[in-house]
Amino acid sequence: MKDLDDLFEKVMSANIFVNRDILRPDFIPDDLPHREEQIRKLAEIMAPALKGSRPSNVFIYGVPGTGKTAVTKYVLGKVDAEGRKKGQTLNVAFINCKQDDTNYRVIADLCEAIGERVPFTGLSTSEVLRRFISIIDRSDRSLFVVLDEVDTLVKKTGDDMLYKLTRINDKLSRTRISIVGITNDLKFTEYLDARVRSSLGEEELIFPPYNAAELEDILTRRAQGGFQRGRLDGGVIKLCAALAAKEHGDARRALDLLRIAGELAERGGDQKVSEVHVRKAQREIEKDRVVEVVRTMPLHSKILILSLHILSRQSSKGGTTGEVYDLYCDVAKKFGLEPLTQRRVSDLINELDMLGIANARVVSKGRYGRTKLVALSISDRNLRDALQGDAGMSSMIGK
DNA sequence: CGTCCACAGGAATGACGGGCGG
DNA sequence: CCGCCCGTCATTCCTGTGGACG
Repeated sequence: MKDLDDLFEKVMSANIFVNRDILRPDFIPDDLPHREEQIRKLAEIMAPALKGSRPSNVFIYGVPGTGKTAVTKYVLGKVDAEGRKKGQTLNVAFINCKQDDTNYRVIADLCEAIGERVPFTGLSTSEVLRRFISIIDRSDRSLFVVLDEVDTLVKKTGDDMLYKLTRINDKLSRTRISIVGITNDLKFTEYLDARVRSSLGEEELIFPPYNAAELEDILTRRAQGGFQRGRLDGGVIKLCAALAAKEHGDARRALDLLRIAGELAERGGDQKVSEVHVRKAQREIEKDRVVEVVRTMPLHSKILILSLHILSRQSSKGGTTGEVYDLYCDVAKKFGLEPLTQRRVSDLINELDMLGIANARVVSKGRYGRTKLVALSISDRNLRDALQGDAGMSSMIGK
């Protein structure tokens, strides 16, 4: 018990945070530095809702962590507050298409947003859409549909859903719907049908990545409210900003680094957050991401990862689809499983690539065919942690 | 400059589990 | 409870293709 007492004592005395929520990426501060321009433009676009007319649909572009979601929520919050003063209700359906990446779940979410419960499966998509339309038009209101990361939805299921959404207004007599599409993919509109493109892209907003100096500024402001005074070593914020700037100016990453570095310092009972903590935080973030993603994967994907790992032992630059698939079949049989077809495995490889677990790039070897070079892009240690608990898997790593 | 390898990746179709209305 | 319809995962079958080789 003495040990525990010491630990608690240490943690209590090393009181590094004032309010760590301020340092979370989903916290919306009162001011969003370096996004004034975007805030103003978005507010201009949305303002007509207050006068009872339909705001234009908007497309918002920008790489991850450039404040797209934060600015949207911020402006919607302001518009809503303004509307309340005048006794208007503003409905907002905020849908993260990465989590809800089927047409069905998107509409199901829309229903939830207006207070209608729907079963998570069983009904047809069109039936749910019909219900949505009939309910939404019962009252007089404005509805903002925010589709965060729409690109994932469209790439998976096509732009059918978007087309229907843009046409809903025609069927409604009282409610007005405007759509805010947020995307990380700058070439997103290429995937869209011309009709959808023109009606959704009535307005466009581009969020450039933050540079290191801007990130530093953002971190400094958040740190003021988040950390106790004088708990940050000189170079800490600079380092977080620099590391995140390398990752395409991702403010979310920068904040995570800073917050987790602080947590590590606190847990270690240190009085100050140092650059060592930041480095450690970076490793931890990577590990958490990998472990979380891999652990929840279906069995065959795990076997595929295992095969890729074994292959990387033999040659460091990965293998072609053919080699990977052969090995995968062997491993699957060792586990007493019928292997999936190559077609399916090809999709699984693409999935791993998208998640950043593996690297896959198509190469042409002339008349010796066209193939994909696949290699794992995660460390052995992280892989071991991720496969912990899967019988017989973790033991196969490293030999 | 056409051929031809070794796949990529689209389309159609089945197996499965889950909700709904009667 | 049953038959029906749905979304999801997986299979089968298929056409398309970059570029070194001959």
